Amino acid sequence: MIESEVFRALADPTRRAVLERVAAREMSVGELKSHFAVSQPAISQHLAALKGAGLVAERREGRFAYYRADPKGIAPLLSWVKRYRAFWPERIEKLKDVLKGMDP
Amino acid sequence: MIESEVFRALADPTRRAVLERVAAREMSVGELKSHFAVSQPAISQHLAALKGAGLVAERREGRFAYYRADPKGIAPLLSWVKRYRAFWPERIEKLKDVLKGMDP
DNA sequence: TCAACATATAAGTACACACTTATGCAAAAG
DNA sequence: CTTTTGCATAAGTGTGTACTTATATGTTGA
Repeated sequence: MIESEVFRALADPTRRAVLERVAAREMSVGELKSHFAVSQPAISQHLAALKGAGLVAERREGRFAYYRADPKGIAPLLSWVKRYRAFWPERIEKLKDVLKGMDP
Repeated sequence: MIESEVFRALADPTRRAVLERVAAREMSVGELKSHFAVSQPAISQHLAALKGAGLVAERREGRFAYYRADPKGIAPLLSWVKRYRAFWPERIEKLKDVLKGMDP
């Protein structure tokens, strides 16, 4: 299930931090690595997990690999929330308020 | 980190299904169990994980334990998405569209 | 051509997780 | 009181995960 992959990818704090970095701007693995206290293979493995979940995209240029966040990647997460709301008749209003707070 | 706990809780498909059940209406552990092909302890363990993440609340009545979804539980998830957007200057519009689609 | 570089993959390890069966414990039923 | 019921906890097991070091693959520059 793709939903599970997205949630699992986001469950790790390092991986979320990696995603936030490449969401700000495209970045090579090496530059990405410089921001974290883990080995280069660890970064590559996190990127592979994020890519598998559809959260990042890769651009290859010579020996460099540039990664960037893919906006469509969190769609499964948001549509799950949406479906979740469908099962939640009594409390829709409260949740609507939470969502409203997200649209400044 | 509470965000990690929420994402980890939602990463398991059985646990998401349990959450959806108790989101529809309050339910005892026994009734909940009848909808799944796992043992009663497994259900209790899933509920404990969901409760630890703040996604469900418990009401005790005699020897029965009734669980219901807690609407505030997904707030950490949504506020993470919100913060994620802040790191995402170029693609905000696309993401805004996704979020708009959630408010019918 | 070949040494340095950027990244990916392989293999190993320690720990977390999703389940199971067995047992504990309190409340209801008899 | 004793038994049954509803649920939680304990303990064990196989699988997954997040990391490491070591190595492989492809690319650039001397």
